[in-house]
Amino acid sequence: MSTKGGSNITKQPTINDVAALAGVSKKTVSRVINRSNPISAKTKELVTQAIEQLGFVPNPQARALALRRNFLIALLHDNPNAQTVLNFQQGVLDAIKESNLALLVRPVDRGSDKLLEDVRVFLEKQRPLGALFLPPISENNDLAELCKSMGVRYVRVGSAPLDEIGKCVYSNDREVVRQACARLIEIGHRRIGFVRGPEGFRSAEEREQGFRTALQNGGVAIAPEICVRGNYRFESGVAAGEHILSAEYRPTAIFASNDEMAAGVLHVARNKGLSVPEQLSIIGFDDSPTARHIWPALTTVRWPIREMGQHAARMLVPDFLETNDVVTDPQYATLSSTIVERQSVAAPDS
Amino acid sequence: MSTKGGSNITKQPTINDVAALAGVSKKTVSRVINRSNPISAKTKELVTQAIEQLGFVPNPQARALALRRNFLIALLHDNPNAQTVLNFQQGVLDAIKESNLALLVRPVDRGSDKLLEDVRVFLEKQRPLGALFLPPISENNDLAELCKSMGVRYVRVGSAPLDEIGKCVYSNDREVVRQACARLIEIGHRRIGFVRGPEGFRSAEEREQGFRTALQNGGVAIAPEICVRGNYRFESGVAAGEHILSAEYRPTAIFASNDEMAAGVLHVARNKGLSVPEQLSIIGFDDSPTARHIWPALTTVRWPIREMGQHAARMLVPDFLETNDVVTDPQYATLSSTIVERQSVAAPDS
DNA sequence: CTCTTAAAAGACACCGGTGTCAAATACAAC
DNA sequence: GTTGTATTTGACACCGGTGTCTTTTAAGAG
Repeated sequence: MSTKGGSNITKQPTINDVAALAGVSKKTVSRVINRSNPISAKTKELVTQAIEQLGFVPNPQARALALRRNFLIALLHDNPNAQTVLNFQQGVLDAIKESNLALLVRPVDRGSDKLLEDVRVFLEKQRPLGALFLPPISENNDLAELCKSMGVRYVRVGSAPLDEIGKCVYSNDREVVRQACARLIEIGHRRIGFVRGPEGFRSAEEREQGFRTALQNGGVAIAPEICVRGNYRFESGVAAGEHILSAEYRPTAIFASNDEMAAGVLHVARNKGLSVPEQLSIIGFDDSPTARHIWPALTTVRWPIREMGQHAARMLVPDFLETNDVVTDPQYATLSSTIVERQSVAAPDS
Repeated sequence: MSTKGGSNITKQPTINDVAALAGVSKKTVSRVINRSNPISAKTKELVTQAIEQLGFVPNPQARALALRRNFLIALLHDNPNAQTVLNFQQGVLDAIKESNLALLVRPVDRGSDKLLEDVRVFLEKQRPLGALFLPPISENNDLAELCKSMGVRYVRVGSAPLDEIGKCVYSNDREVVRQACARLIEIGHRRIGFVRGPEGFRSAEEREQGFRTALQNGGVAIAPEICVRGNYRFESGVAAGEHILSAEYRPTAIFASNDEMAAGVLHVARNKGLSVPEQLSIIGFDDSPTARHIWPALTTVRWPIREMGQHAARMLVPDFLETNDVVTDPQYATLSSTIVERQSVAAPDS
């Protein structure tokens, strides 16, 4: 109501204003803010009051300049799954909530031949304190080398330890997929189809290994004609479903490497009049919203992506976050995925 | 291979290095970078070469400090739909790609009673050039007032013109929902259920108005017992479906105010053995990935959210983006949603 | 060739913080 | 009250850019 008319740009108070009000030097104010040097109780009180009174907030740009370091964390991603990205963002923000840090988001195009150049320009322009890479670009070692050479710390998120260089947070995709498929065998499935993720994704490789291990351990043959490659998208799941479900010996269960493709397989099953899970069991991966929304609700693997975001942030900038962790600057962290049982899996018809 | 051992932090060249190499003053370099003053062709060439040679990139923090303004755009959101947020982000990034701007992301909690305070602290700390608000927090006038009083420009995204103050990008929810429901009537539906969004969301209100208008115009009675309120989440769609589909006179069609709730209704229909679309038509809103993934694929309304992101960014910082638009700093922009016809709608059984 | 005037380039302070090092103060011991 | 030492505080330069104003150089007129 009072702000009609001109653009009331209230100039923020600076450290000088605080110093003047408190009757001390600006350096003293700086010391109070940063708790860097011992300050007498009396002075501290004085300064604190002045800060309070003026509503002073340090200018992050000035700090960044003086310290030759800023307070931005960059999140670089080219992830097909929006929910994953957003959940990860949320995790990072959980971790940095109480700090001065802020999150810069940068989607990139993994297909572009200028990917490396794009990222370089971005990092040079923004000079973030650190960078976080989500799969699949996290698997790109050139990007890691780039960060290293530019002195930008980074943490990569993956489906297995990316052990070349630098820090990494990863999930145990292989093991959890092995468990999920072992469970299928346990309840009686003997012919199991597989929809793989695209070439060049470590996660696709890991999940396939989990599948293979389970079948081998369980003494179940791997039938190449019902193992198909997809690209993590719904349509490729449909294509895979068409292929697998028109095989001569139809499988009684299919593991799809992500939920979107599993939904595609389910569509095909439905169109072919197959009932799920009675005639066909389906397992997905991600626990995306889709998994709950389709019918029957999809048994899938929950990926602790938000927790991974928290972890990644803490690993990236432990010195800026007041964590209680006793963890001493680890290079790796594994977080365990879990199987979410819903209604798309049952014992095969005998 | 060469970077084994120490942390090779290559110090970035500064404007002084460029000036020294080119044999001019730093101010001249500054002029070349900013194309601000006339520069002789010779000098310009000299400086440009030096910049090239050193790979100089201006330090954004220093610029921010000197100009008393930084180059960050903040995106504030508390949107239940991850895909929406991410698509919008993508749109914003489309718009600012060629600029020096970067995107800061800040999820907030609309339920928190400290919302206003949280946003204030965030804005004071980061001092972004401008802020973008996604629904539902975009509908909060206090936040708009806050920005105004702090001199932070902002653009709000909504489902209808938010005409109180400031700039706004909005979609025509009411009209497109009216069209979708009119279509239901046109093909013969005379008893139509409605699942509303939660209280306090403008979008919920707009969509309801569209629904009501269509039914009134079509001479179809609005039956309160099959009009239910949900909260935009799947579970509330399930609850709404349970309620509506156990009504004495079952509707032949249901409009749900978003796809998640539509998916919930579909679940219930399926559990009750109703076939969709033969016995029940369902329309959703958002065109989220879920709409394609469920079976039958959902007829829904595509919301041009990425385009809205582009637009919002251009409206927020027209002076930083080289757009070809002849648009002279508009206060509003409407983008049209469109109906996506899939398989969840059919004429009612006679 | 000189004078006038416009264009180009530079000097210097400043943005708002922090690091370094010196000065001032407090406290303990004599 | 001195003196010596540890603790606080302040003065000043600096981070890497930009704004303002002055000086220098170039261009045009006579």
